[in-house]
Amino acid sequence: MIKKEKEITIYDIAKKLNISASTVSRGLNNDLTVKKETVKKIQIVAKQMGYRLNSFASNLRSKKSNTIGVIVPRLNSNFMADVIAGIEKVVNNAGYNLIISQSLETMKKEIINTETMFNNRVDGLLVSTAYDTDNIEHFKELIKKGIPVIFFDRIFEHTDWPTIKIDNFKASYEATSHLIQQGCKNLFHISGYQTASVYLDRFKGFKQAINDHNLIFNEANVFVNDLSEKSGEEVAHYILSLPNLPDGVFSSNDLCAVSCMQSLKKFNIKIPNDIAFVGFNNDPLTKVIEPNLSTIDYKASEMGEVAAQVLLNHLNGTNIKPTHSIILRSELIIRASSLKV
Amino acid sequence: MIKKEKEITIYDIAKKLNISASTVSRGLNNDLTVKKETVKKIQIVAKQMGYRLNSFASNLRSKKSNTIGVIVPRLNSNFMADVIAGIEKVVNNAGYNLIISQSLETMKKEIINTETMFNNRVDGLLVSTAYDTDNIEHFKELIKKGIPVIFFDRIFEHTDWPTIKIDNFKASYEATSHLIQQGCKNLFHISGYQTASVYLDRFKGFKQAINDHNLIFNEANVFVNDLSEKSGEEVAHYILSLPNLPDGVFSSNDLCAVSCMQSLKKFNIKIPNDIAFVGFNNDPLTKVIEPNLSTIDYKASEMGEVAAQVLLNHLNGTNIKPTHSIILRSELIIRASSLKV
DNA sequence: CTGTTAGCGCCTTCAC
DNA sequence: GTGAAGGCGCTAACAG
Repeated sequence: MIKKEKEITIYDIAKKLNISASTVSRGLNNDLTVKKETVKKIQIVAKQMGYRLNSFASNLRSKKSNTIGVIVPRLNSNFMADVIAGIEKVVNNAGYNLIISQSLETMKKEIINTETMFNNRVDGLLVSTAYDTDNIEHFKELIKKGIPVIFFDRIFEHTDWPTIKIDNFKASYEATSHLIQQGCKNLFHISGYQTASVYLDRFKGFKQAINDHNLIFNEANVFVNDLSEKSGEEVAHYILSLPNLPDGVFSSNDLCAVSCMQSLKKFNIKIPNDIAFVGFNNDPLTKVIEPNLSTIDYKASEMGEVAAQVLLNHLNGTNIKPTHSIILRSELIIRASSLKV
Repeated sequence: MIKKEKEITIYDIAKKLNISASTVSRGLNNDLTVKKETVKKIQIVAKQMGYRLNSFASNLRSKKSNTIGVIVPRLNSNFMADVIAGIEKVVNNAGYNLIISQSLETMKKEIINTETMFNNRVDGLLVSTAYDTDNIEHFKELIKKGIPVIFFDRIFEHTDWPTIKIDNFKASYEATSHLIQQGCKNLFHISGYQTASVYLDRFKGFKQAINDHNLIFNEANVFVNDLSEKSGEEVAHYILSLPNLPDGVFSSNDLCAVSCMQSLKKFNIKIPNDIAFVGFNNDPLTKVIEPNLSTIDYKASEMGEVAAQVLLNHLNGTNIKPTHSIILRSELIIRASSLKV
């Protein structure tokens, strides 16, 4: 089916120049022990013969793949696409390749993907875990072999490698406090599955803010779901079914918040005066929904870049392994949806 | 820096079982010529010894990389993220890996990425071209070697391999005709750079519909830009500066349309009655903007899946090479933004 | 059904 | 400064 043309090897170049293959190999790698003149000759002939490195042979010898693996829950979210874009930028610049896969929010697929990455001998792994990932046994093999596994955003704290995250507790605490300052007294929280520490931390921040402001925390005012658009509608119906309508909602992501707002608006709930809203992620949707949605902003692209850079630093050995997490900046952006009039 | 543990090879397994390495190799690949019992034994021992395939050695021998390359303009758009998700699904199922990179809309980076893919010996390439890609010389090397290069969405017609696309002319023609049926007489078009055939075709469809309905096409009523959010604002200002305010806008993507609508609303333009809008892509934004934006829907994920499947079929030789394009279905979705009251 | 042999293309000693 | 030799781990003939 596939036609092959003969590939040029270092032997072909060697023959043409009447030198040995070893010298060609050295020349192509800019080895200093080779005469400059020879290096030049080699590289010119290589180019003109259409030589290209066979990375399989090279990797086989050197036992390095020059490849970074990435595993994320889903590729098709605004946030993740930005993260990947950031990773790609850094990694590509450093001459590495990227293998990307998605767990589709299941630990099962995450495990399979990890094995594939492992078998493909990735030099390092960047991971944001699935909803139901409740342990990291599947990464142990890599870690045992000294392959860096760096978690970002949806992290799992472990002592082997640093993690890249934001302070979810603090961000959530601030968002909730802001709602309280606006006069909200009966707060509601839309949470993601709390096996993921990001959502657990956001929940904790929410609860703590309520306690610190001498309000009453009510179990019934927390709705845990997958934070999808569809779930936003369900939350809306649940909210409307409550005996006491909440006056403020803090959602763990924007998508679900926006969908919920839209549903509530259909039932003639006024936002922000009946119910104020704050979301999370600063999704482009937040600036289109009316009223515009207050949210927590943090730079997805920056997170990707930092995670990739940390990984590369380790691979190059230019970094002493820090045991601590790297915490990126996040910021509450206040828009109309949370400003009571 | 990185600690290495000894890797188990097929020789280790062979020694343990007192058989030859070739048999082990065959057994691990489920070769039918090996006794079932032996296969089982091999696989059990392999697992228990912690064996993993060295894909470099395997690839070196078999001259196959088991890797598919993907080059897209940007990763961080809703559309592209969905496409990639579709590709990943199909390709992963077939046991291939994915190398993904983005051209950031420049042909220059696209060329570099292509070379990287080439050097990494991808088995095939899936490409959506950058804005300014005006030839495909950089893919010729791959094509010469028989490596399939399959374009999707932002395609470049060539006879070597099929392309995956939608009928942009027709979709655009329908969208424009719909606006005309709503009573629009002075139509405006927001176009992407027309080096990309998708945008050229959409422009042509727009123009043709106008002519066919005996309206007058006006050069000044076409605004070519990068279809970004920011450009949407510029378009709005341009529109407001026109001597005759258009009464209908067809935009080549949703993002730009939405941004433009938001700007116009600030200047008290009523949508759809002053100006009706139709976008392109069925971005989630369309259902959040008020009024909801009419748009052309086509399944990004499906496009990714189809492109990947076509590629895989070729790699497996299960397909005779079609010389024609594969045209996926698209559909006009009518929402409030284009329904004059 | 299984073993032997050879070599994929590169890089790294070790020699000179 | 350069060459010769060997081996990374696997698989594809070929032979039995």
